[in-house]
Amino acid sequence: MISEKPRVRFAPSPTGYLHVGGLRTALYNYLFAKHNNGKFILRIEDTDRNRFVEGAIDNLVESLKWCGLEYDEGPGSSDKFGPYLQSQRLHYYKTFADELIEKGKAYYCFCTPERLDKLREEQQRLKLPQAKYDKHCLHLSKNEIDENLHKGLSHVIRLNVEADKKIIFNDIVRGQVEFNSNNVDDQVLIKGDGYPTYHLANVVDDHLMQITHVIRGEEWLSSTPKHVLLYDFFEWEKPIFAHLPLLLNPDRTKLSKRQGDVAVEDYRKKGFLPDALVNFVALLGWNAGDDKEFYNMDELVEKFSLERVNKSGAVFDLEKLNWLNSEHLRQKPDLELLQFLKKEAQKLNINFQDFSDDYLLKIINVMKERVIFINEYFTKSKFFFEAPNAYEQAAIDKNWKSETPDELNKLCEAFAALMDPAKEDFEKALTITAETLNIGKGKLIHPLRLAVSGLSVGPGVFDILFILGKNESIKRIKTALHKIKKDDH
RNA sequence: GGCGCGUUCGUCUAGUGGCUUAGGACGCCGCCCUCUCAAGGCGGAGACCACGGGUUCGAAUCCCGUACGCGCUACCA
Repeated sequence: MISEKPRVRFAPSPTGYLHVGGLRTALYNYLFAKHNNGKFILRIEDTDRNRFVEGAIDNLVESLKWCGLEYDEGPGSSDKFGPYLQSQRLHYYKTFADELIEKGKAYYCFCTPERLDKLREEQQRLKLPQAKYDKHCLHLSKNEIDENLHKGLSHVIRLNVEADKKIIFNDIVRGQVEFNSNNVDDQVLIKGDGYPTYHLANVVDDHLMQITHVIRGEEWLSSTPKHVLLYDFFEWEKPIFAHLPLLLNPDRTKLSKRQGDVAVEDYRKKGFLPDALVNFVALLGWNAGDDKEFYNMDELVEKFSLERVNKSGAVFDLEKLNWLNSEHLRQKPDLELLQFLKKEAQKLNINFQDFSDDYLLKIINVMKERVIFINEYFTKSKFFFEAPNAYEQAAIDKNWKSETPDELNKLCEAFAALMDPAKEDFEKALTITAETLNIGKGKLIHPLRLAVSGLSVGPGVFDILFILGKNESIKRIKTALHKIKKDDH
């Protein structure tokens, strides 16, 4: 029987980066494991030597870690179930393939790629419903096989699939799925180079590593009959299967590089929080059955269940990711944002020495509700870090009247008289000035905003004034008075 | 072509036979708040539940068929 504590694995091939679809698969495995007090295992399926990518594993592990998915067993962990790289487990696959040959459930095949190509062509020409290997080498005599082996002929080992058998298995997401063995090819189990194919390796390792639940992408559903056959031939207990729906491009094709970013590191570079990415990806194919959409990892672990995974593919929609990012950003304590801000400044090569934590914290306080990404603290409120050197033309046209300079000068006088002003003091001074001049406050506020920030949008002006301080504010107003007069016309 | 899987607002989804004139979220539009922009509050447009047949007193929900989409069809995973 399946033990109470599940053991699940995320088994990517190391292609060089973590695909967001892979992240979703990894996440569901992780959530399922943690929800049930089980183990989350990372196994590297590196049995294709042609696809070897230097540093791919480190990159994969790094991306998983960034997302908060730490594995219990995997590369680098010394556990009795290791090693966790399939390229280091070759002896297992060979041993078990031999066992299958002895049982008559697999056989040597010496067919050349040329013959296989020709066979396939022929089958296509005849419009045969299913292109399959013709079991040519199954009928080799023991002597012929030994002779070929002695001669060192290149060979593979194939699965011996019996005709006219129903292959039925249960899938948590899809229910009962049924195949006819006539549609299952005599799959290569061990390749010419001695490496196993995915099909053999994944079954052997899942068994050896005592994997209880195979949670993987829907693209594997069609080859699951081969795996079921292998479990049966070995007389091993089958794991429980759960095939996840695919992640799609906006045009509903399988999510691909061509139509946008697919690597987790791309989203990291763009400034997304791991919390937001994880939250977003979790909701692509799963929900708890209620209206909740904002989750942190702990809540996901608590609520997740495979039974509530959807069947149909989900489009990866950036709009919602953006929204979640702003929500998660807003959720962060100010002190944490301060650290993010400093890190971002380093990345953008902005000199931060002149700005105290206290100053930055004030900026965070007023900008928090206005940013989706950390870097927007700089792109949207650059004026906190340097005086504006240009002023929005549309705002000049709209709010900078001929009487404005005189009015702003009066305002400067009022500001200059203030002693260590708080936000409210600036506001009071402005109100009084407006009353004295007998004009509406807006006549002062809009040009003022433009003068101190160069922009027509942003936090409240009095917040800006307070953060900038009296002297800097007055200096900027004077500069604007000078520049806008000159630049005008 | 064969086999398999899927199909509820533009997108993510709720819905497991009567509670549904199909609910929420993102996005979009409008109003309120307001010094601007956000945030927030309120409201709106937006889904003949792919289509066609059944079953049932009653179906988005069960069954069958069709269409469309996607996946697999390698000595790739």
